[in-house]
Amino acid sequence: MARLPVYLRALTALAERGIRTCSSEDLAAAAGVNSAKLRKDLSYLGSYGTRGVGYDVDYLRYQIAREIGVTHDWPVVIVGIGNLGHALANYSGFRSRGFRVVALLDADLERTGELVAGVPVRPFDDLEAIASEHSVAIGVIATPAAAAQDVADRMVAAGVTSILNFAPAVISVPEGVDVRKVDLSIELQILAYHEQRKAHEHARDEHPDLPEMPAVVGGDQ
Amino acid sequence: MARLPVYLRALTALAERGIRTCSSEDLAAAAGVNSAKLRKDLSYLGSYGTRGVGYDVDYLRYQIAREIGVTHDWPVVIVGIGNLGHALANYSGFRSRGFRVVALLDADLERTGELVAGVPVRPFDDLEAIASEHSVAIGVIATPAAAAQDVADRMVAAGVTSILNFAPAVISVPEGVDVRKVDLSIELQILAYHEQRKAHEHARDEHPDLPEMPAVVGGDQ
DNA sequence: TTCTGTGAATTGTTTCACAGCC
DNA sequence: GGCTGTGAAACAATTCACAGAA
Repeated sequence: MARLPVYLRALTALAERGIRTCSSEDLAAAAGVNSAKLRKDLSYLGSYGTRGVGYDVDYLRYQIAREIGVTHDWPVVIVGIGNLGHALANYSGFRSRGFRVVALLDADLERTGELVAGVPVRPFDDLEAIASEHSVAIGVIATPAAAAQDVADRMVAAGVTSILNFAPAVISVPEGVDVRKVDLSIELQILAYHEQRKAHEHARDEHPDLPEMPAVVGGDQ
Repeated sequence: MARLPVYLRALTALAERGIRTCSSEDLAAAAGVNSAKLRKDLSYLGSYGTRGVGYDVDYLRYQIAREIGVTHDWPVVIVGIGNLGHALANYSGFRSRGFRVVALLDADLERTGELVAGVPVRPFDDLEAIASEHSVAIGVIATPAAAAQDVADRMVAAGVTSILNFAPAVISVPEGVDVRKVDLSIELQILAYHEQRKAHEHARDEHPDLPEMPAVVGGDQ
């Protein structure tokens, strides 16, 4: 259920505005989904709402946090302290949302000791020691693509079982290890695709005498 | 089709390794999907493969780039030059994958003139001028959450019709404008969720006498 | 024989619409 | 009367499995 974190954030935002109770309609609007979907999603967690009234914001918040597993903090290591690693280390959302950066690692020994967001950069070779000391289960890869598979292998060997990969490379990991990939240029290319279709639409609006796009198989969608 | 950019990148990787032809199996492996799905996806673009042989890497690469709309570069503006904005401005993948950063904007006038990745930071108020000068259709929001909606409104007013939003906020835009959202802590929370389930599994493995999780409605998945 | 392209079957997700509880 | 929780219906995505081209 990839939408639970979205609901959790929306609930936190409502709570910060002092709202104690909300309807599925309210919460759905805040989370950017429709209310039927939201109710269906929440119903899988149990019956935490009250018919005719709605949901208690704090109660639901706790239940979702419990379901996701962020009622306590997860220790996280970040490998690769380039521009992106810097941004991640400084990202304040981690602390408040269930994560604690226990180490920043970089293969470049020149960087060792440098403080980023109050955390010292350490050599990549310290990975095993740090992972076992803090029982790190989650690792973030912010290295260049070429290093990603190697970093992933070392993480897995060190006991990491969930990896967030920002490197533009597909990494392969053993059964039982989860990987999520965030790829900036892929996100942009998806926008470009929609943008292009809008441009075509527009061209047809302005020149209605032009022929339709040829009806290639699956030309639509 | 959100997977086309993934295929494009996999094809580029194959091309760089000197591979001229590949089977759906090869490409699927490089892209991290299964081959039936890949063939189905590609069949929507047309018949670009050869039965018994496979796909010509360069030819398919061009066809996918054309479908996505990245045969020419898209001008892009980035708003919010904090840590993340820095990382984005320095991200070399943009240039090579169909995008050109034409401006970096920040509301903090202290930053005006600062060079980031060779591009000068300019005041946010220059948005309209820059957007119309370069016909910018795609904007990136890397500001704090509180500023995101305002930035989005100004972008839309300036003619931007696709927005990549890194701010942890749901922004609302008029019909016809596309928004994609990347939220770092949501990605991590999804991993935490899986991590938690693995921990439960594991606990049961070690204490097989413990009862199964109660069969709550939808307890699984 | 190899490997694509694709109907058919399956599986999953979203929406509808309303019974039931407050 | 208002709003949740949920079957049932509609829709979408994925996988299977194989006919047919090279």
